[in-house]
Amino acid sequence: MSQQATAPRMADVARAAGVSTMTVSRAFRADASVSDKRRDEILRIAEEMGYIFDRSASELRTKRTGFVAVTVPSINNPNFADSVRGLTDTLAEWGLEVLLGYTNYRIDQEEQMVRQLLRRKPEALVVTGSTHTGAARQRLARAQIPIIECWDEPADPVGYSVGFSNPDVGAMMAEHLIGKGYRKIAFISGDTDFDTRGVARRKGFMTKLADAGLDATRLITAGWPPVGASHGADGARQIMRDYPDTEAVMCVADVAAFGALTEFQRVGKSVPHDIAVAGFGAFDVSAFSIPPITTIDPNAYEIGREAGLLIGSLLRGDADVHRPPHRAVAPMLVARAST
Amino acid sequence: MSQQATAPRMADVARAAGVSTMTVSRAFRADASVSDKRRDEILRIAEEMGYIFDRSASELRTKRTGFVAVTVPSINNPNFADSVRGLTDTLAEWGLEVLLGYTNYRIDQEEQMVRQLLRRKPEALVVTGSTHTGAARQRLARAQIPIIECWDEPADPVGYSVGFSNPDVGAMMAEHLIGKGYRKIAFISGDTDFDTRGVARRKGFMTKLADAGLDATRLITAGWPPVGASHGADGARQIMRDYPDTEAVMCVADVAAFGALTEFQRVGKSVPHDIAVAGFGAFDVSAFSIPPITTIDPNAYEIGREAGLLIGSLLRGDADVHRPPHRAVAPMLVARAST
DNA sequence: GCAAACTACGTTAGCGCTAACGTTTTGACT
DNA sequence: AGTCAAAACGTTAGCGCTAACGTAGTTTGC
Repeated sequence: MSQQATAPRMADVARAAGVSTMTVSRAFRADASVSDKRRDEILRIAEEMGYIFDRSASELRTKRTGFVAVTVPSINNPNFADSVRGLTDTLAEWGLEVLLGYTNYRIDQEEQMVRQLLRRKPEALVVTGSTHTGAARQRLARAQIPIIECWDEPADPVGYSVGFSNPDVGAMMAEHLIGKGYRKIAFISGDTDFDTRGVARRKGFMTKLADAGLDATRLITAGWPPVGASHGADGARQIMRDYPDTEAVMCVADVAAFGALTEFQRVGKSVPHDIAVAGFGAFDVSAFSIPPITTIDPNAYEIGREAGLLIGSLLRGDADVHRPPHRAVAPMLVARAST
Repeated sequence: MSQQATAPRMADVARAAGVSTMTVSRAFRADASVSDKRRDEILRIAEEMGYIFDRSASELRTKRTGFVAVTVPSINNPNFADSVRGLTDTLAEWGLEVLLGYTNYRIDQEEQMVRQLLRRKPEALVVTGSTHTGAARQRLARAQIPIIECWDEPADPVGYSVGFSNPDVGAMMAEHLIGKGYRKIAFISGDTDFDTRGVARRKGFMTKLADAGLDATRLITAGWPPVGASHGADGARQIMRDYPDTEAVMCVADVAAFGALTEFQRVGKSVPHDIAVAGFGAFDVSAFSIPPITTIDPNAYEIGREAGLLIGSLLRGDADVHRPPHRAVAPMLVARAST
């Protein structure tokens, strides 16, 4: 009963059960060539002995790790958390596990993370966004596994992709605000280009303003990603100081929109009467604020789920999944009282 | 240049570099017995060939996976996300990677997740909470690796623990509200016992009310975990219907507190004049709402960091780390205008 | 000037599992 | 009873790496 002794291995279980190691191995997998009676017996004995199946050894032999590697900019962002959830839930149906890494919105950290993750021999790799360092791109292209870029519609895809066009999403919101009659419109985002998808949304937004003949210079930047409510509040103060006649503002994310909303209210401005506020991400807070905030729901869980389904099909070898390489997940504009 | 050929292994790199496999192996690790010149040369050639170090093989041989397994109830909860971040950041200093699993607040799912994670031979296992199924407890106790229960102060610890007493936290907030002069006080939480830490906070809160001779029956439950703003709004409606003279309410989490706050405001009640609202978690939203919400900051990142430091010391074999088995991370009450 | 210590490599064996293939047992049907 | 799949099990070899040990060449100390 000494638990300090070396942990039991498959051969020990085999001996205890009076069968060969191979039979134990089969009992632990979905192999039909072991009788139900034997399997139950073996699993019972293994459990009793405290045997833990060793995936390291299994991996080396089978060349299958059961891992799908994923990089996200931040684990604290509820959108990415939802995508990871969608991916994890879906891949579980194929017995695949998610190996998660985060990059802090830095492509140089992504490069390191990709290297680190590839060493674990994942069966597929999901990255967020389509902007990578040269070395990272090369590693992705060389890896002999399915690569999926999500949360974007890559101009120059490495492999497959799942998501939507961020510029289109920016344009969608610009169109909404213009349609509501607003003419002097601003955009609040972070003051770095680290959040490449946020930058793309801003670009699409501003292009649409310019196309409509409106002032497309009201660009407010506030702080480093991950963007938070304080960024939005700071941005709101900048707007009131530098562009006091602004009628509407879109924020790069809902948390910032909430921060901007409360800052406007704090100084006595009425939203949307004095200024309209819109966000992105469909976070919980935007649905319950007063007024509720107009936002865009990116269907984050769906992105993860689509990526998971794609990976499942690819690993199963379905022939018809290769085209098209891009899976569109449509974002939805959720119009609320803040605009 | 055929990339379709089998991926290069260490022996291929060795041949190309004109050295033995062992030297390549050493070059890829922090082994001093390789000259800098050779190491650079080998790494350069390996990079050129597109060689990817195979950790599966390394794991099997060295019996070290470099993994620390972690279970959290939900990845979408910013508190747990912060803890995971603290853990990941800290463990990176020891070259350890986090293998994450989530349990949806269900101890039966935790049991499965623990089994799944242990098969990956992690070097330590961090679980959230101290309530486990019998089978899970047995697996944890048998695993020959450091076990750390966090986000709690276990009555019957499996191994080490890092965190704080949830009942104490509930009591802390009750004391604050009583001190502010409120007498008719309610608590909003989920209507299941899945969130065992939330249940513990509620218990500590109610006990403190009873000890002060106050009505400790105003228990509002609303929906399944993970708790969201809608739960808080629903809870607020229940309070106004069933206990209309309530003067203060604590919510199991800040998002619920925010939902309650906005629901009270929506029907014209002033917070804190008509009713005070408090939460837990120090989420971004509670600092920026109007009024800002009184909450308790659990120092989530710090919990992860402490757990990481503990694991580092344990794996390094420091003798003095074994006692005490519990590391306290003190939560802080953040008094704001909502109370 | 020579042993001792150190540096920088190479050789051998094996971690725990399972693909591939071989062997025995079972049972269905003539 | 005899035939022959199919089911149920066993044997062999090896996945790619590295601990342990061995060895040649170089430096150090006195």
